[in-house]
Amino acid sequence: MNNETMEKPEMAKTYDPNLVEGKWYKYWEEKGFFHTEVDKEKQAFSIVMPPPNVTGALHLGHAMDSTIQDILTRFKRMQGYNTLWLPGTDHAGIATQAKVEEQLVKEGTKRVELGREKFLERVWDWKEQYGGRITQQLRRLGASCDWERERFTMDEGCSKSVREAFVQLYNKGLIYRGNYIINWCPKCHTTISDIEVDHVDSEGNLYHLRYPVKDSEEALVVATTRPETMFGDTAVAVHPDDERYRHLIGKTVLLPLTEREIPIIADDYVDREFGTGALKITPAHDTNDFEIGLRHQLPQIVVLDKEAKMNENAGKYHGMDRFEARIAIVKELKAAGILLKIEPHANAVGQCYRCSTVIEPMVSKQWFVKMEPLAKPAIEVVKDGRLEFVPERFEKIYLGWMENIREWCISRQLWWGHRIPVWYCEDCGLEICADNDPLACPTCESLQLKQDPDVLDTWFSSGLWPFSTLGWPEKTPELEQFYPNAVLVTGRDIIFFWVARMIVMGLEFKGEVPFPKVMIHGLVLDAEGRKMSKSLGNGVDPLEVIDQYGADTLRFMLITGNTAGNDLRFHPERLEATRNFTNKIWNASRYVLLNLEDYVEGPRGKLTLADRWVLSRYASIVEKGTEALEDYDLGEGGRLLYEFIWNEFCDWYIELTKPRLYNKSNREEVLARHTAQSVLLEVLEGTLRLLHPYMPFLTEEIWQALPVQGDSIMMQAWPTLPEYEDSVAEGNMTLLMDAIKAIRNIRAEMKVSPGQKVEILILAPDALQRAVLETGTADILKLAGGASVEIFETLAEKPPQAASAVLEGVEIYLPLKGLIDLDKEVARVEKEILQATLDQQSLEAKLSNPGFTNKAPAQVVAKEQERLVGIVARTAALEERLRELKQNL
RNA sequence: GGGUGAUUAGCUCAGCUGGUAGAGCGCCUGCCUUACAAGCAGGAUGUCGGCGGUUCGAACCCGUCAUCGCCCACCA
Repeated sequence: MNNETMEKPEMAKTYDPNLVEGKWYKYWEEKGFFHTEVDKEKQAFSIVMPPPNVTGALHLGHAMDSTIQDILTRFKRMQGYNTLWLPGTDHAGIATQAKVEEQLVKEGTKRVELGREKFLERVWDWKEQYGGRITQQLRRLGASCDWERERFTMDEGCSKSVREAFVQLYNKGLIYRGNYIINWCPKCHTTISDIEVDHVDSEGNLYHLRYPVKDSEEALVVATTRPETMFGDTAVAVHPDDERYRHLIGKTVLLPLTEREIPIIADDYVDREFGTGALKITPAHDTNDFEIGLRHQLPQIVVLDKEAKMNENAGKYHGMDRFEARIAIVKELKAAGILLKIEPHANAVGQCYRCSTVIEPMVSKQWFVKMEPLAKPAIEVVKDGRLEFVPERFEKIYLGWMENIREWCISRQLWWGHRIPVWYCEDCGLEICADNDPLACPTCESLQLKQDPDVLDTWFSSGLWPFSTLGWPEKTPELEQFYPNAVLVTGRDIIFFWVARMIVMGLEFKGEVPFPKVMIHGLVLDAEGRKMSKSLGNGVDPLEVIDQYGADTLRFMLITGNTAGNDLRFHPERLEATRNFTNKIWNASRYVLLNLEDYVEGPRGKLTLADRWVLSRYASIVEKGTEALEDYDLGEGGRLLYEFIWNEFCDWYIELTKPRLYNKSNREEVLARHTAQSVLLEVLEGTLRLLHPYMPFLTEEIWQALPVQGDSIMMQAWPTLPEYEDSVAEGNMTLLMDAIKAIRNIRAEMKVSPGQKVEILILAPDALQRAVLETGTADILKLAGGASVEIFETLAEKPPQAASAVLEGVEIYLPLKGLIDLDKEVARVEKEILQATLDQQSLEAKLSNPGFTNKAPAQVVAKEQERLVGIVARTAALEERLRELKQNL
């Protein structure tokens, strides 16, 4: 799509993203711009996308995450790196299985009725049908990922990686199976890992129960929040040094309701201050009790089933839900005089992260990863700087978790996921873990092998993502070039779930960090600062935002709204402000294009002050804008461009080109016009390139209309620093702008109507300043509404009936005979004198302080002295002016 | 209980190594000036959460307290 073939309709006055975004995305994708082949000649820059759940729909969190990655990717691509942004989706075990199960229920059937195989077919069908939704949505956002390399955590390659990883860890003894206490979700019917449990503060009760000591009149009173678990009690523990109970240690109590006899044991764990100082021990249903039980070899009695209903060990409560059972048991204990007291008690109850069901700690045979040895190197790489977090503070969070790492329970009682590659021989009981499905038992040659029914935690496969997607365990060229990835970008909520595991796995299997940088961003919250959630109904659909404002606006708003790592509150008003910015760019470009119709390339004439100034400013934006992106400071980069484009390029430079562009009567003027065109084009084109990573669609649309060569702005080189830095031009331009602003200010305050032209007298004793103002006369006329501008070195007699402004070294007079309200002018000057005097006083105080002059850097002192000179002169001029005014009153 | 982030204009937020407090929205005044009224020009508005400290100098560094938020934590 070049300029010849593209129709050039009249550019509309307002930018309409809906007309352009789809067109360009399709063009980019069809042209293969997102795709990368391995190229050893080029330096690589790779990012793997945090795979969203296949079940998911794009939310603002994804939008922010993807925008950041897209900005970095587009930036590096333009810089000439061999850039890969690899997309994909996650099979999301529980979520996806639940989704399909819901569907089955609607059809009047159930998972178990279908059977494992049929059910999995259904899930795959579902995945094929709906799994592409989120990747389509990412396209709307402008994500420039390499769709040809899109992966899925359960595709063939990833599954192979998972299997390989499992076998290797198994063979090293880092994966093992055992009976431990795990978190059971009675609704999802699976275990979940410790970090998948949310602790929610809740108001419960502390029940004081009297356990009679056997063969004694005494009783031990225990305090518990969960009386229903008493059927699983296998001891009562007291602190070994507790004088109250020391004599009872070694005796037994008779457990109420069952009359089972259980020992009184001593354990340091018991807090004498808490409750009664006596703790009932239920090893099968409490994490701490489990540990204590192991220390004292206590039996474990499971009293709840998979539904969290009381089981056969709970006597007559068998079959009752745990919470109902609690009420019933409390009632019975109360009646029996065993319940002595109920105290309100706040504690944190564990809930399933997915369904918010209260978790049941339960002893169960599960698969675990032994984390401690794996965590060690993962701690080292962060400590020695081989892996850095941006912002840095997240290192502490990561390290805190890694240093207190616990075993990772990886088996899930689901069907959708990577099946655990372990078989059990039904004849000799051998456990076989293998790369390839075993056909016979290697020991007894039995053919009766049964595979472990469980699947792996979804995060196990996610942990391999930085290299499983590149072909591991095969030694592919992709793996060679794109591992380690350049950077990982993700939300702060999955540092433990995902980032930590990738670091561990990367080091274990590749011997190298998966990425040297981890960029962590915050969450997108609603306007009140709450998490967006389905239950609150406060979610905002990014696609609706895109429909209404365009993807560029959404992207820009998301990355300029806050600082790195912090959460972002979503305020629709900010979308409008950003949309206005896109429109501003659109119209500035319209202006340039309208004035470029007859443009032909050719050497420029003499640059004006404004030209030199805008080029110098542009150079500074190239430098700072590049630096901001290199530093991952995207918000800063965006803000810089906003300010440059709006406040400098549009407000000043474009205005200053108008006289030149609208005049072309003689040869000199034609050249001046050409020069302005050329500068406008260069600055606009370069700025568009700088802006492209942030606003890919808008910049492409405009760029394609410019008289430039190339297929797409996204494939253009990133601007290199031009040699336009010109501090003289910047200083001079500042003087000119200050003069214009001062005149505008007087006009506004004196209520001179905008259409009315005024005479302007300028007193500028300094030759350099005078020269600047003289060359800028036309600009002053144009931008300050002057009828005439006269510039004097000296002014014997100052205009009597005039409003004035005093700059440093320059005085400006507007003789507004008849228009001017002298009282008002006096007031105005007095106000300025007051401000100037205050400034002067504070500066004088500062400069007469020997502490300051002796200790502050000479540069700072000199600067302040210079300022003082300026202010003193200005104050004097203002006072002089005031005297004159008063004479005329 | 331990971390950690926030506290700056009416609102939402910038303010990078300490050196004259900024933007957007909103508000006030005036403008349909041939890129843009989603705009232009001008204006008002801040004991930078409190208190101490370091420093010639603090929104910024240190301490402490307060409020809000988040994360972590085996006191039943």
